[in-house]
Amino acid sequence: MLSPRSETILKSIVAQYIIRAAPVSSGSITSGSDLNVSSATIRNEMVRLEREGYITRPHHSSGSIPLDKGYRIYVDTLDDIKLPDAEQRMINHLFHQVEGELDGWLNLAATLLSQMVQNVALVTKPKTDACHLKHLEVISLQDSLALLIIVFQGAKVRQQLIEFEGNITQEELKSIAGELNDAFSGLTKSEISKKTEGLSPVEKKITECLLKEMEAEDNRQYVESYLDGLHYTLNQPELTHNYGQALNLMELVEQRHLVKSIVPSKIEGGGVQVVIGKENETESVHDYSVVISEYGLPGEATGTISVVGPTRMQYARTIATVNYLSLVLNLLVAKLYGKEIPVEFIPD
Amino acid sequence: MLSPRSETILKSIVAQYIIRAAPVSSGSITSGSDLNVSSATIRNEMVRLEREGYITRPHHSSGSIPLDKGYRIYVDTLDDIKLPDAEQRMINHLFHQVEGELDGWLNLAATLLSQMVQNVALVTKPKTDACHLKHLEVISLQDSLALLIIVFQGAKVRQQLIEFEGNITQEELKSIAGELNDAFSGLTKSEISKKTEGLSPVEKKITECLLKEMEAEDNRQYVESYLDGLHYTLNQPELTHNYGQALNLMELVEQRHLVKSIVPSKIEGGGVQVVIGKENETESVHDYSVVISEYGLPGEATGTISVVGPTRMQYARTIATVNYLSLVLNLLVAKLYGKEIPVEFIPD
DNA sequence: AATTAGCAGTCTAATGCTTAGATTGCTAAT
DNA sequence: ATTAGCAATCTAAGCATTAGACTGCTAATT
Repeated sequence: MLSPRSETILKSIVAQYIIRAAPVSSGSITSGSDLNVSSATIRNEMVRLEREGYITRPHHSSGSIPLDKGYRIYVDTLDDIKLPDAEQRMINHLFHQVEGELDGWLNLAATLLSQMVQNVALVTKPKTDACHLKHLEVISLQDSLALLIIVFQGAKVRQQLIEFEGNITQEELKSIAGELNDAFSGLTKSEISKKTEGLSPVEKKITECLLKEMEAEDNRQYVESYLDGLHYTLNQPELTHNYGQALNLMELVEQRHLVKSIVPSKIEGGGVQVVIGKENETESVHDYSVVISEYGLPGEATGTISVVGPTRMQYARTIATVNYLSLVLNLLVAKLYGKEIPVEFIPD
Repeated sequence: MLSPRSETILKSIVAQYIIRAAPVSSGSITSGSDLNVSSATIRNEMVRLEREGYITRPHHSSGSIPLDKGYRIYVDTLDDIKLPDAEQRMINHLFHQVEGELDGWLNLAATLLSQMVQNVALVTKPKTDACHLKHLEVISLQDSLALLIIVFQGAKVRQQLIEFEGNITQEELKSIAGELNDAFSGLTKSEISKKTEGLSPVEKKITECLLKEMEAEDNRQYVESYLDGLHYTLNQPELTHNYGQALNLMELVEQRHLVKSIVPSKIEGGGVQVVIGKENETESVHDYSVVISEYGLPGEATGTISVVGPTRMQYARTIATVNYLSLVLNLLVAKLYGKEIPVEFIPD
């Protein structure tokens, strides 16, 4: 356990290091905090903080930099700050401008978040456990080639080409689609697959294609995501020398592994979580911290919105921004699913 | 004009520099080419090559590195190489595995290209001058909220939320959509906007939304594109010291300006083009070369497939790969538009 | 017992010097 | 026109030196 004074010193070290990106000396703590003690006293405390793994030193006689354990204390004792009203208004305004379309909203959320916190932002599309069919449509392209359009609950749209054995007219396709809609609308993949008896060959072909897409949709673990701000990884002072870090991150992104790597296996609903450095499950992000929140309709359709940045990041501001944007997305998702939102999910 | 021997020397310099990423000395040219001359002769020639702007030297007594003008000669006199059969087969195989969906194909093309040439790959979606409506559908989500789905010629699908004044049933929407389809199918934006007289308020609302989307689609200059391999920019030896270059590129990407920056304003149909360094119209890519080809149905729907890499890139291999993949995409696009393909666009 | 002043000790980062190695430029010979 | 040979040039690495920034420690102070 840390004494109150130790904690104040530690927090001061972290706060200063976050700003200056350089080792913090005992002297700059005396002047930079409201403790009325000399630098020598600070030094004595620093020895203990170092021994207990909260901070470290690049070399013998240099200032200290925080370790993950130090950041953890800092983050846990951070006062919740609210996003400034002006920024809230700006965000609301921008979301109003993007007309109704989930893709557009999530894209905007990622871009905005990334710009506001000057780090990589990642937003995953809301996902249901098992998707429900809302509507399907088959549109003839050529003689035997048609486009299958599938709409899932939550206004998600998929498309797929189908090649039939022989020629089929748009009329035939229309009536078939009508029947399939009547039969399958509102059902999940497993429910539909129980009702495939007695279908004509063409219906069968379409249904197969539909089931395949639904299967793909159900298995699509977070792969659909919106990313922005990758270039900020190259602008951080710590990377000037050691940019294997940035490379790691970049490769994760391109192999589409980023989401898997940063979303904690157990994400607690209702609130922003911070995962610091080596607390991350994946090794390649051990140099980064993740600020993440779930959004959407709990139990029905949830996505995540998160920021990935160096452990030395502006936690307070980042947490406030992620939090506010997750509340905004709550509203939008609820609209798509036609649900009311619990009051605590509404931005004030 | 260069003498044949000068040209041989220049080409040897470029070839060696591409491989070793280090200044090429006169000695390594004597041993690395089939010229039977001494290094002193090479040196005499190098003086001229330098004076005429084909090569330069990092400092007084060091080997030479090619300038854009030197790369240009090298590329122009390159023998066309064919992509090895094994790789062609691999590509064909992979494209067969991705079921009919344009997004999937273009994504695959970008990923594959980027991996094969170890550089950034960019594929833009085929685009028509003015899009033609193929089909529209309106699906009720809640009382007064509906999803408009628009299908354009070429199997492009768009979606948009519509909020009506009062409640509307799915039945009503269906019949309205039917009428609008009959009226508008096959038409362009400007043709539709001439036929908006006498529509009911709901039809009007839907049509407005449709026109807005078509306008957006027509104006969408290349913005929809598929990108992969960004991390390769960080792996190039020349960037270890000077990575402002990589940063430039990364920022272009994130501001969605990359396409605009690398696609030459005048792209010649039928063949791979190479744009070297400062030949690029945009300053931020003056350190890069672009290998680009158009694909699709000329005059109807064309996209581009390209590679962006350091001027020091493996041109021969890159050209062959871009070429082959553009031929593959020709086939796929033709299928979507229901057209026959001119023979010269078919991969052998 | 906790704090502090003061100073020696430690480490970095910058600077300058030296040297080995690579490569050219030049000259004179072929 | 080509080439051998060598001096001149430049880099990169290693080493020493120095200024500056902090700490660690000790002894004095509260």
